[in-house]
Amino acid sequence: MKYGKILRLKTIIKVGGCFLEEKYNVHAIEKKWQEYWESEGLFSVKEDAGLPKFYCLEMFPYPSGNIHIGHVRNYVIGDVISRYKRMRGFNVLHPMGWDAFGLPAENAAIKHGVHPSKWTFENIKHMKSQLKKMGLSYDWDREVATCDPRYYKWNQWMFLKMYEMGLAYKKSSAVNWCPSCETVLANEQVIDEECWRCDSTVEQKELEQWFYKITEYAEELLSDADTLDGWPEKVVTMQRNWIGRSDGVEVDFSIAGSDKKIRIFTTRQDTLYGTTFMSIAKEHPLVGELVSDEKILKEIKALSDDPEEKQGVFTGHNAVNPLTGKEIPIYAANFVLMGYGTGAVMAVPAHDQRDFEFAQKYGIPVKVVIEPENNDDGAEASNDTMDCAFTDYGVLVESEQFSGLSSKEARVKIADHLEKEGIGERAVNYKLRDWGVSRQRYWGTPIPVVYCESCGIVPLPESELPVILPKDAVLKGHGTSPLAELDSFINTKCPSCGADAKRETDTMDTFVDSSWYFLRYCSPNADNGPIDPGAAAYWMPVDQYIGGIEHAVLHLLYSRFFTKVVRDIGLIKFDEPFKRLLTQGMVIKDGAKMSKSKGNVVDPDTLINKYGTDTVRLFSMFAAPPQKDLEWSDKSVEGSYRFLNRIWSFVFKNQTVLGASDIPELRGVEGLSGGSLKLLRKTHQTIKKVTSSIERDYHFNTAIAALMELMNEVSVFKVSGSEEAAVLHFCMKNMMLLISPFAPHFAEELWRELGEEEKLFNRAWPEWDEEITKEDAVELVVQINGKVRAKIMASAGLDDEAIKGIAFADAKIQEYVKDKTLKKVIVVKSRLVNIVV
RNA sequence: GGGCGUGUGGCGGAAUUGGCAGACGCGCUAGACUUAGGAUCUAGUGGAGUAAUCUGUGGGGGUUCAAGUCCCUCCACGCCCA
Repeated sequence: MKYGKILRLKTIIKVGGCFLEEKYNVHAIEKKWQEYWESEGLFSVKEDAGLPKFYCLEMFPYPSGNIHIGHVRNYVIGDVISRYKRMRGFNVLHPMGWDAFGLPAENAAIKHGVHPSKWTFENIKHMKSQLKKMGLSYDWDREVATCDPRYYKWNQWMFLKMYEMGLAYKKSSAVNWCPSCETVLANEQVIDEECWRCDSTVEQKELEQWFYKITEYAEELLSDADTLDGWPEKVVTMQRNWIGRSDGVEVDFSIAGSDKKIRIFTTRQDTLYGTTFMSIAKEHPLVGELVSDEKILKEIKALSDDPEEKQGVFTGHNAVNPLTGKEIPIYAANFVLMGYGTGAVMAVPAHDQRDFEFAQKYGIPVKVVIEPENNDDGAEASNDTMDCAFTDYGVLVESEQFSGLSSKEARVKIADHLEKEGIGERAVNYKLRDWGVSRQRYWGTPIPVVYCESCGIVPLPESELPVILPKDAVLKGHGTSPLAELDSFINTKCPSCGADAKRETDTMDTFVDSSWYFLRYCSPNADNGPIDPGAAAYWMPVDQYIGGIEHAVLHLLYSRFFTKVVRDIGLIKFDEPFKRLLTQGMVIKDGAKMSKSKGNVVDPDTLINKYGTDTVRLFSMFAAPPQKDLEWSDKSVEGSYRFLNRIWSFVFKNQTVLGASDIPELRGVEGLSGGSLKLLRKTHQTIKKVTSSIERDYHFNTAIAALMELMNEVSVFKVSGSEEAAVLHFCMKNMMLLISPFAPHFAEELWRELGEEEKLFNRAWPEWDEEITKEDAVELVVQINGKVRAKIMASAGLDDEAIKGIAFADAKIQEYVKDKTLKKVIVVKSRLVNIVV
């Protein structure tokens, strides 16, 4: 598509005080309306108790430097929804900001010697200009950047509150450590156990870390997941699985020849009688207490970290099964995690695959205590015949008084028994771990505590916030955290006793920043606290949140957690931040995810320069419904461009008719000619179709298809008098209103050409007249034995008998039914007759 | 291995509750206008067949007057969790 080749005399005709050019001059139009919207401040909103509110939010971007096509799709979806909701009379909050802390800025600093702050703010500036070129209706007055001290001050403030509440604590834990970069990596920066930056194998290292106690909210996060009915079921399921509640029992096993006990957690208490050994984590405190043999200790220490390869060492001690009194060996095993449950498990090789493999390897007996429910042949599985564990529920055998019970019943009865005998108790465990928020990095929120020799860990008083991230840190990409080498930052006074003290040099995980930014948008300049409760009460919760599914657990779970914490601090009263969630699909090119290495990247700037943003917006919404992956096609983009051009040239050609000042008012349908009635009907049908497509889960693709259908009808419409002019004018005005969320500049421009003085922006969404949408003739499908044999035009609203009469009167149908016995006739009202012979 | 999801023309995708499969767009074919066409307009376009007609929504089976849609089963691909 090269329009440089189009050599035509540019025609300009003066109509009603406006100049309409023959050519759809995209860039001039888009620039003009963007400047107009901005100068009028049309996207700035205030709380207004008299209006229903709608908070539409897209996940804010990391300012990497350039908007990519995935962003485009995300933001256009949000913008279409926002513009639509405005037209529906809502007071729409539609903000944008920057997830501005993070490692890439530090990498840029190391590589190019530019300060992370400079790099970040330059990227923001550029990306903001890209977003503005897209005509997105953001209230830029509410823009936030998380690396701004006015923002991250409140990260620190919340840290202090959470510390007070016992929700922030410090403990030693294993972290991902890249030996080459000499730095800690976040879980998400470890890809297949390798460092994302240098591909070195990541090691585990024990470090003191700050944690947020998300597990305190595990049960609420789980039970409130049931209330998220505006979320995709898939995401809710992923969160439930991530939280991973399991109900079971904790049981004490005593240790033979000792008064010590081992407490285990199991969800399969129905298999207790099949326990033939015990596995404990190698870090379990009992390892040190029980084992004195240096050789065994050494072997235990040498156990592989890779849980795929089952390894274990016999501790030399036996435990006693509390139900049978039998002794079983205790192993230290590499696949038992200290962090989950009690760090010790009863091992039932017959009914757990890991235990089975372990037992095979070390020659431990297998005892079957559960059999499949329909085990008719009575074949008894045993160590010899089993080649894998039977892990399903079944019927208990060899389990004393519990034999014969189903697993389900036995889980209850055995739990009761354990509690009655005082051997154990019911317990709940979660897979969810506390959130490690410490990062040994520079470009993040400083953690507001100091370490004092006499007072220990001292949280800073609120008055000392924010702890500003010093500008002069040296970034070299290895060694300790940059802040840890900066004496001017580290050395301070203890706020409690005034003595010399040292600052915490870790910064916060950037997921902390994004866990509450949606609250900040409600009152971006609040300086008494992170949010203004009144503003939050008005705007929150977010009515529609839009983003990628890759955040299904991390960001979306953290945000739910933070919302509950902020509620418990007392600033807000609701429990959940996001009422509805839309997870948009990926943008695909040539069947694969876009990536630089594949060379299939589509650059939004290039596209916008070529076709304008309205075409790009329209295509992104037309190519697929938002929830599904979108296959990018340069050819199809041209199709969208062509569509806009068709409308444009139609309006141009008919401007004397459409822009005339004496167009009569359209009054009812009475006396309209056939063609006029047809177009009027199609217009009402289109309003209905576009509206219901948007309302039905944002199916923008079918909404746009309906507009194309309408345009197809318009292009064959002939104007011969004032009646047609009135209908056409009505039709085109509605076309502009309906297309305006998708192609706002285009719609606004042509709106003026239809003789409208006032801007289209914020105009009421059109309504349809149900009566006019109804066709007066319908195509009746006649089937014989389910096969279509005739199609007959019939008037609408006939009763079943009349329809049958029409069907049987058809010559072709008579041909089919003669000499046959009629078995049945089914009539679907005004649509179809099926004759069974 | 477990869980969830998706399979419809050459391609992207339509098809409220089971009721004409393929809307709309891309591409393709032919024609018109043209010095030209990678612009625009018109017509056609699931497959087979001159046609009547037959056939067709990943494969197989089932329920039903009627199945892309419901049930069973198998296959392929995708995502998440091990």
